[in-house]
Amino acid sequence: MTPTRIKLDRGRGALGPALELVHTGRAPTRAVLTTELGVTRATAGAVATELQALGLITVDPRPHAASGAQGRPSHRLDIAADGPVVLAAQVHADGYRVALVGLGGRIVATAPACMTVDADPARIIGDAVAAGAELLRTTGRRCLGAGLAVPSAVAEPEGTALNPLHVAWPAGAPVHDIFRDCLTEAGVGVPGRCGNDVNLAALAEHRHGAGQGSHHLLCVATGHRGVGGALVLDGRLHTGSAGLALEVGHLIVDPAGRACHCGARGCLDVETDPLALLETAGVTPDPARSPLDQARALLAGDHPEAAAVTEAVAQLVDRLGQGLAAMVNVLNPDRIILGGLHQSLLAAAPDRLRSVVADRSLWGRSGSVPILPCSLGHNSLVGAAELAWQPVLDDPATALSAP
Amino acid sequence: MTPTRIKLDRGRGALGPALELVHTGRAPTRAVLTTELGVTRATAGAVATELQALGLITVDPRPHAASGAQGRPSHRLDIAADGPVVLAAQVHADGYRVALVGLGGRIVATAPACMTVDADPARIIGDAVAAGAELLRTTGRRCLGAGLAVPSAVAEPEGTALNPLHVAWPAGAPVHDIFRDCLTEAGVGVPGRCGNDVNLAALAEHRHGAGQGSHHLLCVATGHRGVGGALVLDGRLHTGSAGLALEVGHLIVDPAGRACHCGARGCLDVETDPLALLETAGVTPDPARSPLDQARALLAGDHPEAAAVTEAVAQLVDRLGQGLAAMVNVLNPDRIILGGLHQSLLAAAPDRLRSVVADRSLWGRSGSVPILPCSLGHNSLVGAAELAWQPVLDDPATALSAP
DNA sequence: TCACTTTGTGCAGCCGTGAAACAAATCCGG
DNA sequence: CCGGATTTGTTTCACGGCTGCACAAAGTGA
Repeated sequence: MTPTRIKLDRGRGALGPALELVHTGRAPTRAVLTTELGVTRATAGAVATELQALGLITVDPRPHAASGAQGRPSHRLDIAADGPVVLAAQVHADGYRVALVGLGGRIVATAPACMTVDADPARIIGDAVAAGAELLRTTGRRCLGAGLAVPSAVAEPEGTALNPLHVAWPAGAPVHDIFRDCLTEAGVGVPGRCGNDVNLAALAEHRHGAGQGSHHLLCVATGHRGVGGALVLDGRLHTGSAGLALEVGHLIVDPAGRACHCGARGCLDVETDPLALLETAGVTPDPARSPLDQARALLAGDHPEAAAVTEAVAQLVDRLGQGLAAMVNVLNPDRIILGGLHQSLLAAAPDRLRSVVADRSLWGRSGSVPILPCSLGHNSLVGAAELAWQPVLDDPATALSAP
Repeated sequence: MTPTRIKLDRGRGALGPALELVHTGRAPTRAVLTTELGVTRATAGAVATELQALGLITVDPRPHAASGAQGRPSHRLDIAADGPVVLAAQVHADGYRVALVGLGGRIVATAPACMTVDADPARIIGDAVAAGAELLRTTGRRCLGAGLAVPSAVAEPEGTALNPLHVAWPAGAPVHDIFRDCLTEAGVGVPGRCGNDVNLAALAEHRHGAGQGSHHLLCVATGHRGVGGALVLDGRLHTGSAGLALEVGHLIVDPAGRACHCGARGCLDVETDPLALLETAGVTPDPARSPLDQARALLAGDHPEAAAVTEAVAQLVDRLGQGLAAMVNVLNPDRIILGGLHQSLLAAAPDRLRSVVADRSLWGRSGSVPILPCSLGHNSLVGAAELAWQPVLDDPATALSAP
């Protein structure tokens, strides 16, 4: 009995970083893989061969376009079109959304978005997972993991959803356990992980969107109600010691502002959300429509009193700028990405917002941080997929051999 | 010509982590080194031998006290008493302070603290370095690096001191270059690095003081004027993308508060510094004495109107708690350490401070973060030494062979 | 067509670690 | 006092992951 094990020893340690480079689109060829990883061509070649053997990427021997450079053209590395996927789900106030997502953040298949409001987290998560399992059956793709985005802070390491303002859930819902149980029940035998939607959106934007290349990315977004923040440090989500970091909704941005349920006055949360825009512009909210939609309609010019809207926008932008400046002073990010209504406010008055942030932050230099809008559709969903991909990116060989 | 190189190959990769464990006092014996590093006894033994060969540690073959446990007693690992040192300097409003610091944060030699105020950063840093060079001459110790703590944010990567409020320097002083030039001039042929004093104090507390074991350590301190903050993430100082993070002095903690030079009202900076305490207690500051000393005298009971002092303390504690709560919501630390006047305020009204932070932070859980006083003397100085030790901790072999 | 440049691959070898066997030092129970 | 039991330190061997080098391959440009 010979102890002959197959010797695929070349480039196992660099496998994870290499896959991450391909995943984030920073390694189109073996040549750049060599320089980006800081290894020799031999190792990079072995890594590419290994990733190919695992079915994660394909190598296209045709020249990588006409690069115009001298020398032998490099082969293109592509994400395998029929490679494995992960199950990504997002739960929000109006229902849920499910998709299968491949490497590179590519949405491979989507179930029709479901619109319901359910006070029972187990039921809505169960429905979402069932829809995802159905997608897996019809497409026949191999599934390596599952991720869930919820509109609430998720406490680590217990995985309970704290203060889910935007859904009718009880506080402290054990979403992580529920998600895992639903996966088991639906016959999807993969581990599941949960995260806050804004956190996951930031992660997605960092890897595939407007945050690419940033080392200290701050992301702030308003959804239907409430403000969420996220910080991506050197490619990793910073969730604090217990998953509760970047709860920026209660920074005080207007000493004389509205009363907030937290007890203070003028919190970012109540000063820069859709309802605040409607109120300030003198519009009575229509309870039948989502405040975010109504606010966006206002910004799109759908209002007789344009002057009132302009003034309201100016006020919200000032408040938002004040809050962003506080975060800039504390976190010193190199880029800020805004989502939800904040993204619309940025579009409506970009110069004003940037100058407020610059004036209010301590050092001119850190105040000149670029402020950009989100660039991905469904970024929370893609972020949930990132959560599921993470174990594979950390150690592709074992993640693919395990099940 | 035989290519016989000496084969001291065992345990080179784990050398840095091992030294860090010894440095922070977490590896008293080879046995715990084995478990802490997660390597085999063979590797741990080789690492210890290598560190000994480098002259950084000594092995005491006598039993490590009477541990009471069964089995063969482990040998003690000690930091070499005559090992190399680094030059640490601290510049503050009243002058400078210099010391030679060994591994483990042990101050090996100190020059008498110098009390001068000089508007020229080159002169005072030059004096400090010269005093340090003299210490090196008299003690004859080998010097591996130099660190400087300044009372101002230090922009990375240029190394300029921004807004040095507490010394009479011009803004934008290139402290890093000045420090390097002074070292060269004084004949100390080692690289020098600069950092903010509160940042470095936090680093020192994390490695040798009240912050040991923390993964998300927040440190806030008031010196003579102004508030500084620092964050130590997983043992590494988080200075943001440009070295300007944790500039927490201008968080708004009292909407109706004092006007601040930054343009806003009620900034943490002006609401919780020594002058604020004196003013609130109705004491006219004596320009001949430092405000911090006067404030501390007040807290020590040196005042006829005790009730006024108690009330002033309560007010400052409330403001401080508000500011800390904002930081807790943004950063979610697992421990908070207070220095300077804030440390004294904590001592004067610990329960009140803790309850304000808990009430004001969003989730009760993150609000229950422990708040502790600094536990090291001269923590900025020791922190400056940590800065100088860092290259050695990262790669002991090359750091010691280079010069 | 012949340099020249850049990319991919095969081969030897080294460096750092783990596994296992062995030796050493102490406690414990007789 | 002596022989396990237990834990620690050392020695030896093997092996995985990488580098360095030589060479082949595939383009560009005079």
